[in-house]
Amino acid sequence: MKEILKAFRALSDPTRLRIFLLLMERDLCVCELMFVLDMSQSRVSHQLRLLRDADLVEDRRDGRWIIYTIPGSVREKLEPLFRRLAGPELAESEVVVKDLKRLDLCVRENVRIGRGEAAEEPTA
Amino acid sequence: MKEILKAFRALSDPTRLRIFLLLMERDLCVCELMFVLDMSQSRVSHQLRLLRDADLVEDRRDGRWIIYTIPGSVREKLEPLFRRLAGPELAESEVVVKDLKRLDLCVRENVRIGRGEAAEEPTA
DNA sequence: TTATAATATGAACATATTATCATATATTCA
DNA sequence: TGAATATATGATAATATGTTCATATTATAA
Repeated sequence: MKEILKAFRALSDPTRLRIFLLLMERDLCVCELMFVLDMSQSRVSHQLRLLRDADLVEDRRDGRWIIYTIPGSVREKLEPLFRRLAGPELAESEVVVKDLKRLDLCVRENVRIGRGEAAEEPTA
Repeated sequence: MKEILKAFRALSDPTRLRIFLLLMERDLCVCELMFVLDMSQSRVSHQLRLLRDADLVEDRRDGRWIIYTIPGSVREKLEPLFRRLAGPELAESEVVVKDLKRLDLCVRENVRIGRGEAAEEPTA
């Protein structure tokens, strides 16, 4: 039961749920999450740690970045939940929609290569 | 998103998860939950309120008892989660197993009719 | 090897949550 | 009606949580 409680608790915070949903889309480093969520490094990092403590995400180093992933086992377990049960409601959520748009922007502008805030003012 | 956060948060507390799982088995009044969980009236009642605020349970009066139920819509949404995803882990959980056994006892001894603590010492 | 970028972490604070106690409400039964 | 039962609720204290700030760690690039 403890594992399930941990998972529920971890996903019961808006910041963490947003991070988790973003990671369901794509592996991301901290600075990409900072960009998408528009939050401080400390805040994102802290919440990532809590997600990791709940065994919902894993991290690996890639050069100077730390990439966060949702491991396969977790993804398999929770994907149906988010697709079928929570899917419709999440798809209607303004925050989620905004986040996904910003994630697109993040990918297009390659935030990870530039400086963390470089993409704040669209270049083109 | 708020609804989902509410649901996760509501189920992220051990007491509330236990109550919720018991209500998945059977509609129960507060005194039955007190008996099964061995918790104070105030505590059970308080957590039931939080579950109700999260729209996970409903209550109706039946004579002098207030019966708590998981409404059909919620049951349909969450049953697959608890059966398929969380099921195996929950079935292994000592607390859950104990609770279910005690629920059986509660039903057999008809706690709702007797006094709340009557069944503390097995009659037979 | 020094500067810089990316990330982690510890301390401090404000806020939220949980459990408990005492008390209030509502229903039944005598 | 009054006593007893079942439940709800408000106040309070203890604990947990989320955020921020400052600082530490690790890796890259000059």
